Amino acid sequence: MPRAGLDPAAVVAAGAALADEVGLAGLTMGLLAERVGVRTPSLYKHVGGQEDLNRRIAVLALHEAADAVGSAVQGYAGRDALAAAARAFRAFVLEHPGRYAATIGMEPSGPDDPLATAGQRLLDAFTAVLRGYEIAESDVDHALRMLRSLCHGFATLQAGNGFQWSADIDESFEWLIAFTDRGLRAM
Amino acid sequence: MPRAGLDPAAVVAAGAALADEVGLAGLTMGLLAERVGVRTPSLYKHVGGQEDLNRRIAVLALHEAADAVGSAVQGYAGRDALAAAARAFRAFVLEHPGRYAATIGMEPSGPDDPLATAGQRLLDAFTAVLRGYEIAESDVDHALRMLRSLCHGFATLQAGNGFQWSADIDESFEWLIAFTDRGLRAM
DNA sequence: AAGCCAAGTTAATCGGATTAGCTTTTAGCT
DNA sequence: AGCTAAAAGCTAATCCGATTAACTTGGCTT
Repeated sequence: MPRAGLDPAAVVAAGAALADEVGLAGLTMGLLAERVGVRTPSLYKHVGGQEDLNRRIAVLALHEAADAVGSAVQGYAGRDALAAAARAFRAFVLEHPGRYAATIGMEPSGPDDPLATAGQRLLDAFTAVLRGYEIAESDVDHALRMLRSLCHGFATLQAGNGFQWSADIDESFEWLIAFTDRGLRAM
Repeated sequence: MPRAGLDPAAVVAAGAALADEVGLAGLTMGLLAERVGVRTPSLYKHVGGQEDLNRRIAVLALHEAADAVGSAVQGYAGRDALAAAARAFRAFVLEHPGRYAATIGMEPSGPDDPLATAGQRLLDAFTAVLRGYEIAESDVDHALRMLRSLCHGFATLQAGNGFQWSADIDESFEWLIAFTDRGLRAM
């Protein structure tokens, strides 16, 4: 009986990939075990259970999203940076709906929770975008929350097929970027 | 043994209330049965199962949200209407996080699906807000999607404790309304 | 070569959803 | 008032997925 050579990272990565394929709700321990070539109970040697698995997938997703947004923004400022960040974020959510869904409603247990660290990295990436605008110190937090709400809302609505009408979705997203840019520049 | 006098509407209403209390994920058939004073299998006389129950809760939630936003907007226009609609929507989501969560990622099966009708009513309520601004016909759809994304994003992030920092959340929301109003008026 | 630990395995257990089949209430009809 | 059939309940049984217990073995250390 050959060893599968698993470790927590491999299990989490496979779980995230599977969640993207079948949806977070469809991610079962049995399906994941089959995917990594092992019997179901063996997964418990690497992760604590379904809740722990979801948490780890969320951490992975937040780090990946932060990387994607962070590197998309490199070398840009102002509107270009805003557009690059927003597009990168939306692209990430649409390509990885399952793992992104794992991040929703997940609360860090404390400041040293890896989840908090990962979430902070994503926030930092968006904060960098705002530095390209003339925003009063007291407005930065509000603007950050707006950016996050817009990106999160748009991406999750689209991922869940929440937009039912005819107009082109990409066009709406670009419109939304332009709208936000105008507003931020007018401050 | 006395009849409980249930019907589908009563079961769905109780399910929605329970979802608000324990979270959508915590809503089990057993818990709901206990709540309405009946054994678990009896619920199946009124709803088709858990998926059907979730769908019906979603329809209820969308109608209630549309009612809330629609009546909040009555008699207002422009910025006042925008503020009233946004506040009503957010209040609804925060007071009824469970039933609102049921609406996420739920796709209507066709144009005559009650879910489509209910969703359209909510959209119509937001569309009414936009009529108070001078927006080109070609921009209305985009603006509507932005409004929906903003409200949905902000409310769900807050409901899921997605905002971790210090700044006051109500203040951020008012800031966001002002920002959007300025942008819409500048079109 | 002995021995230990991590990674696997099989066999149970447990809880929640759902189905089957039976009983009883109750609305509608005569 | 009495008949009857559908609706609304119930108990018992099944199924499936998560999790735990207890055993086995591969692979490295000493």
